[in-house]
Amino acid sequence: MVRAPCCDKMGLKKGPWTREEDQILVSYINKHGHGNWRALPKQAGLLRCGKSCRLRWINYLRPDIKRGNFTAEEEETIIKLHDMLGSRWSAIAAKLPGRTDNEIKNVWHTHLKKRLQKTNDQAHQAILNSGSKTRGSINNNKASIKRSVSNSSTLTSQSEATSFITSSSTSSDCGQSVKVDIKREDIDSSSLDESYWLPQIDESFWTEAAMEDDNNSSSTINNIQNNDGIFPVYHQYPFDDGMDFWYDVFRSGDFPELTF
DNA sequence: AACTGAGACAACCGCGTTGTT
DNA sequence: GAACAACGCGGTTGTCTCAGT
Repeated sequence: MVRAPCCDKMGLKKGPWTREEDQILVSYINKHGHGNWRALPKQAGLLRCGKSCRLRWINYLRPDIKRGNFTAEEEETIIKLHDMLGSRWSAIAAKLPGRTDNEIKNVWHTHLKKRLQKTNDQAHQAILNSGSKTRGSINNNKASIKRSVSNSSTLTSQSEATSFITSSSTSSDCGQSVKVDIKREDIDSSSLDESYWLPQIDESFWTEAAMEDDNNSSSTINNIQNNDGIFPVYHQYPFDDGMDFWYDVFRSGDFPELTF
């Protein structure tokens, strides 16, 4: 593997960009485009490495960047997509026009993750407070249990969570559906078998869900039904850019780690 | 007013992937 | 197929701001 030489070894500037540098970069790209990031700074007269120029342009200077706070809808989308894809920020960003992967990543780490964690803790506490949880009382919640696709080993942020309970109540400012993860071992696991905890999903679910979404590019909610209730599952198809891969995977159903 | 800690966000770093020679 | 160059991504760090003391 060959790596580009580090900026500071070449006497290039690091740190925050000045207004003058921004102007130089913007005017150069507007005039010439950015065909070759590595050559760009030299040609534009910037003492920056190409990597830095690219990052500055993509994350800050691009004309189609949407500035300002994230809307509730955007946050909800991020949460859903993170649930599905894990930390594939660029893929998530592809579904949010005007937002960058860096920005989404920051929002996740500073806002959304904490908010979800708080909700998780509250839900967990509620269960603990309810005393020795009977099988029956858990059963009442089963209608809102979903098994997240993020059980995939690549989605490390949820790697320890083996099951999820959704709480449609609360996330403070936007009232979105919030995923609450509760470790399976926290709840009398000895007598629970897989069929008790997990919704039974017909093999045809994945293909049907994907086909259904072919007719609807916006966010949809599909319901999985089993003997005990209906389980909402979110989908965002079709994907563009890198999302196409996941779309194909889900569509084909050829994803052993997601098999129920 | 000065200090401090937390939060927010911009930027950097290292590595994997892809394209070219 | 190997070597190299460039790009793109995700994790991490640095810096700034602001509220609390």
